[in-house]
Amino acid sequence: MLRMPTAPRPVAVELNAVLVALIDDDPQVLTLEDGSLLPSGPFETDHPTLQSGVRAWVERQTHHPLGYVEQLYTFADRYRESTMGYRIVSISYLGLTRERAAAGQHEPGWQSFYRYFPWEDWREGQPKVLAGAVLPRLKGWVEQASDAAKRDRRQRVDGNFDLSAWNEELMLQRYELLYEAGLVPEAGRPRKPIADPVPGEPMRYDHRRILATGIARLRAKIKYRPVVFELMPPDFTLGQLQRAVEALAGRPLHKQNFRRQVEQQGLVEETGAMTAGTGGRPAKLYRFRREIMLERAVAGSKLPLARS
Amino acid sequence: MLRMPTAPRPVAVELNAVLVALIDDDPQVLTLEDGSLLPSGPFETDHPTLQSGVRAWVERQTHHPLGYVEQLYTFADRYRESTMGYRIVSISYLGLTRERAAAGQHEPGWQSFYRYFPWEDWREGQPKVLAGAVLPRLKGWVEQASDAAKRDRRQRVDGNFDLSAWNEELMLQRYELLYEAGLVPEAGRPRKPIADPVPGEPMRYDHRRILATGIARLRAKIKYRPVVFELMPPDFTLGQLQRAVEALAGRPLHKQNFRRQVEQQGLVEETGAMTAGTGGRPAKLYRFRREIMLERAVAGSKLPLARS
DNA sequence: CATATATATACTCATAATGAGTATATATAG
DNA sequence: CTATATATACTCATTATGAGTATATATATG
Repeated sequence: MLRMPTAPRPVAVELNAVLVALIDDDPQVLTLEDGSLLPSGPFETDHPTLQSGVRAWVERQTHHPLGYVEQLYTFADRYRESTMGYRIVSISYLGLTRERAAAGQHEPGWQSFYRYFPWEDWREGQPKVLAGAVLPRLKGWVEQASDAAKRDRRQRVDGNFDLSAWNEELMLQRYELLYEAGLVPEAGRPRKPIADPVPGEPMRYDHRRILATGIARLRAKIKYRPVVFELMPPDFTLGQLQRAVEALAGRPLHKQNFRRQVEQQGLVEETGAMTAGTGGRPAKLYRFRREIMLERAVAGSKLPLARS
Repeated sequence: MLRMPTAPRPVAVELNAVLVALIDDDPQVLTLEDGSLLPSGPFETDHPTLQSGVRAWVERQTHHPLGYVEQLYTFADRYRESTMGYRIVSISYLGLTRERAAAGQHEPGWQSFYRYFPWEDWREGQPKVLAGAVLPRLKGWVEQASDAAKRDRRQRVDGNFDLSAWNEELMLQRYELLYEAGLVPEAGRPRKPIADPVPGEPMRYDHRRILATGIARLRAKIKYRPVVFELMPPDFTLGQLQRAVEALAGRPLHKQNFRRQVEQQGLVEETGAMTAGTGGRPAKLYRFRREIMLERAVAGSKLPLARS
């Protein structure tokens, strides 16, 4: 079959952003429409580069400078068709911005990660939704397969939802497994609607999947690049820094070992000042040594694990 | 200024592939036009997903199955304008395929990585181009800056081109530094032509940059995911496996420690057979335990470093 | 003020992971 | 038979990591 060269079919380029900030030790993401959408917009073709387009667009929406931007993924699947018949290519970005709200205030539009993925927050121990809802439903999905497939399914569930050795980096794979098992709804995908989903807020289109991609990337990245600092105020204590990492990773860390690693990697330096009035021994204030990113290929905060 | 909703400006979606194979322990990439272009083609909008589009298109070009595909990056910069006035969005992919050529034969179109990045091949020790051409030129670039910028430049050069602790994963950053220093040509970018570039074949457009992105990604990935095996024949010796990893990483590894890690990670199992007629003690043959990718979140081959 | 409680900081210790090396086995080439 | 090449098995020192004890210094409360 001969394919004639034709003018390209119309395509609209759309941007999606997973914009993260820490608000009172809670990891939050900017949303629209009562939490059901990620910020999205057209790529305005008068921008010289994609990055600059994303930056300008996000800063216009949030009125806050964007510390760090990273491309996540590009989707161009068939179910992404606009009503006008255009093919939609959507390019998603991860952006980090500094803490912004005064303590206790709720900023409209900012939602906690864990509203969408409640089984991913192990900071206070194993989340109840796991044993209560997620695992039983997965077990059901395993059992309903034929013998050949059953072993495969069981291995995947056991490997990704291992309660005795929880791996926070597998977040995206866990979400995709839940999707495959028909336990999370995802509009727009070629799938039948789901009667009784597992707990956790859904989003429209595939925005929850994009969100999972962003958080998973961030969870991986904090271990080998010093990106947490983009979410911190200029001066911070090691305790604050630890709570920030814990919020992103969704699990508690061993305090003494965390300090040891941060210090011996030379990521921070003392400002000389101390905190006051926090109820407890005052802590030294530190700042990120930004020069280090030039000096050498720098590691992030390796996570010293904690048992309970 | 009010922005009226308008029909999207025409955009063409183009695919680029960094297609890698190992040929006689040499890491090679598929090219066109005598090595000056990566394979590129339009995204045919009748494909349901981008992945399937890439797979079909690459397999049609190479007549070989594609073991592994991963999205690299999406560019949509202004200098990417077709002559027809279309904006071009180009989505690049990394693909791994199995060894294909009989020993000694040169497959047309396949070119060694290190033709494009000669300073990146440390398998036989420090490449001569480094001390001979690259470093002196970089030193010149440092010196020609004013005092304030000089310190910054020096730190970046020292951090990325540290001869006493070479880090193969910094490949992309090194290329970008060379670009910034005006030492590698890159057509299509808003830059003046370069009189006397550093050794290493150039490519047209930004294809050499895309290639660097692909190899850098691969170099990072082999350390935490078992992707090398996508480049190996079904049965192989540990020596072959080691040479494969060395080819990608561009540096020699410590043999005994390499075996230790591969074995104790349970990545491979003996087939029972041995090699023969290789001039030396016969080696056991192994195969990749593909099941392991289901069983648990699996690591790649960490690289046990070697001194010389 | 005494004491409980909260947070911060300094060390210790056992184990595992890693880089480096020695020793030995078994083939081919002359 | 000997040189050479490759494969395989162990050993050893050092570092990195997980886990814990001990101590310091603030606020809150009776």
